[in-house]
Amino acid sequence: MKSGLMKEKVQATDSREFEIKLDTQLCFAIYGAAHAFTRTYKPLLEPLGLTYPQYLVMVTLWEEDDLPVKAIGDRLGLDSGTLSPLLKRLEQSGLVLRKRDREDERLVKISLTEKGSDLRQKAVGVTKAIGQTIGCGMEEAAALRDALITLRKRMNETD
Amino acid sequence: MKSGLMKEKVQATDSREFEIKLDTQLCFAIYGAAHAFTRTYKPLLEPLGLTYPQYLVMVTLWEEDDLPVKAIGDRLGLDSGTLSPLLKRLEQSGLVLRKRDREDERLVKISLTEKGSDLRQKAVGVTKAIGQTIGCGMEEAAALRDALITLRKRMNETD
DNA sequence: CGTAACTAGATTGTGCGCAATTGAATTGCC
DNA sequence: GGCAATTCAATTGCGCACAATCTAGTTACG
Repeated sequence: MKSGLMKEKVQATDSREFEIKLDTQLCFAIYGAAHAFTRTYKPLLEPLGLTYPQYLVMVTLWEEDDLPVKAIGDRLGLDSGTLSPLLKRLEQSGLVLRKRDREDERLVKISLTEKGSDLRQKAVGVTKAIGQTIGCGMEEAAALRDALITLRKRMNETD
Repeated sequence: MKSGLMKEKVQATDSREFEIKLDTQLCFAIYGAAHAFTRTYKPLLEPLGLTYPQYLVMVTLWEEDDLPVKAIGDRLGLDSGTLSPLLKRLEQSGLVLRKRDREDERLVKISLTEKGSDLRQKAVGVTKAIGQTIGCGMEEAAALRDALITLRKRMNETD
């Protein structure tokens, strides 16, 4: 089963040589796919004035508005060092508001402006275009999504 | 088949609502998995003095030495704006040499130093550790790799 | 109370990632 | 040979991504 796929010049390594190559290939594949996604989204998001990570933040806020920075970070796996400047740029663009919470002054609540909410309609078109681009069946996409989520969980557990 | 999974508050959108959510989830998943990979590799690569992208470049050179910048960029999907400073850091670390090709003075050939070649042995341990971390069967990993490669190709064709 | 431990967010510094520009070298075409 | 188009690399500018550090606000405990 794993025979017939060995490289020509395997020298002095054990039978795990193939597995090692596979791991590397998997990490190449994920790395490449992530950037390909970013590149594919980029021209589509440009008309909206959003970068890809900014788009992810907006999607999060469209799902649930008025979230503290921390909550956004937890959902996207980003820390304040990334989000603070990003959110300031979104505020600059007039898409969100940043307000300290009266209840707990440590929190900065991020809420959508009307402009930010309205952008959602335009974004639907973008996502449809992506659907065309990845152009695979739902089952395939769902399976891939689940595999990636599982992989990520496994890696996060291990730290 | 796609019924029973619709969100509660679907308003005035067509039946593609679910697919749109799926696309977004897939892009979240890839985005997250890529960063999880980077985070997982980071502590393992630290003893080698490499970042994750630097590691990818080294893997490429271990596969084939003495490559021009362009060739490395093609394999990893990176351009000279990313690679030029990265390669200079690798040179600074004493892992690679950067030499103009005599044949074609436009090319800068990147070659491994002895230190760079030797590092491969230490890296084998790292990759084994990753194998433990992702900890899934070969078939599973291979299927995931292939799905990602297919996805990436589809996206690259569409630009 | 009052101080120690904790939490949220901002800031700083390093390193990608990519578009756009520049400059040098090579190739192609007459 | 001579000039234009092309190719390769480097540089610049902007935006993430994250570790480490800092400040301010909150909670816990004696």
